[in-house]
Amino acid sequence: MENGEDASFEDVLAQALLAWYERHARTLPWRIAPKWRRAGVRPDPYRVWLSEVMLQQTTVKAVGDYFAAFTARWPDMMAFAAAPEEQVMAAWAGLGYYSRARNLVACARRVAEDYGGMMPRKADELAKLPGIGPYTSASIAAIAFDEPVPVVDGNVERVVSRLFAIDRPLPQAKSEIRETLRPLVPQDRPGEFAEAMMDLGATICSPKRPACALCPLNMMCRAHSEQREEAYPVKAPKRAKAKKFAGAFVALRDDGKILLSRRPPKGLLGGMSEVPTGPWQESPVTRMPAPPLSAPWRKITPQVSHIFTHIDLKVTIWQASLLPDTPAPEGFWWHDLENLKEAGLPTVMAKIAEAAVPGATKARAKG
DNA sequence: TATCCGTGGGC
DNA sequence: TGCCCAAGGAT
Repeated sequence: MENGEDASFEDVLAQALLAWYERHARTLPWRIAPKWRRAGVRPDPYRVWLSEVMLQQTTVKAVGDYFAAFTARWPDMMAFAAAPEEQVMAAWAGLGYYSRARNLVACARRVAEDYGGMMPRKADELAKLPGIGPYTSASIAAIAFDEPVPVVDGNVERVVSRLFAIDRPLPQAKSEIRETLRPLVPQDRPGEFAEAMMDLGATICSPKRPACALCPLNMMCRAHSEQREEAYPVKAPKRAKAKKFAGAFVALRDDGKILLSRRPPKGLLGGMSEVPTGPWQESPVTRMPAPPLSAPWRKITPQVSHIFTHIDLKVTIWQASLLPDTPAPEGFWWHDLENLKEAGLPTVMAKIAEAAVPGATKARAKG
């Protein structure tokens, strides 16, 4: 541009987007505002990493309180690396995709040991760390360290597939989208460009009824010119959910405690605490499964229904009262009902406890 | 490459 | 009500 040549399509697009971003950037707790970024201020890589992992398949609104709680409790990478895994899992309870929490701990400890607590600066190095894949490695490298790499999340997939009317369905189109985006990334402001693309997708280029009239790229958008915005991105059809059934055991000791256990480290709700359950099966539960301890079990109503990403689960609940001196079987423990929130139960388990003991999962005043 | 892995909100 | 969707990663 400076030498008088016509600006390239890539430059025009990036400049239009960045100009829009300077006016319309979302204000987020882990982000540095455009005016400060341009003054050379960079976000804290620890906060960028934590936020990016929390935001995987999770809305900004859902992340809000968790990010505040995590950063208050563990203000930097070294503090987080020293946190017991169980405490992190419990603090994560309710956010979902619990392997993220386990990988977060593993990643922090790796950074502490192998990098002296300093996050590596390059995307290809970041991608070797637990819980950091193609998206997160690129986003940390671009946003925290201004490496000019294409950052492709769900927002960017939508924006790019519309801009260029990419007909190949996702997820096969991922690499095509990344390579289409690569030459658009401005070498001097890759971090803001990544944030701007995501903000555009989140606020203007929405899945339904995009606000094309407000879009800084509308004159360059092929989907818009064809009035086929909502046809993109094309997605492969998804499979039906499996139906599953399980029995659960709410053992209540007369001194106000409930019996809990811990799920296996991997798989569904891996590593999380739980209300003891029988096997998860494909046919409705007709008979009581083997209980964790001998007691006068009584089936209670109603059932609990819970929908996971790929499983539609129905839980039948048995309940029993036990004497205060009843010991917990091996691998189980008694947890104070008054402090059930601190047990870190995933949502389906909180629902089960709530069905048996209404109010149990709310913070309750003593007495 | 396809499948597994949560949750809550929008329409 | 049912389906879609949200800053994906691991295997």
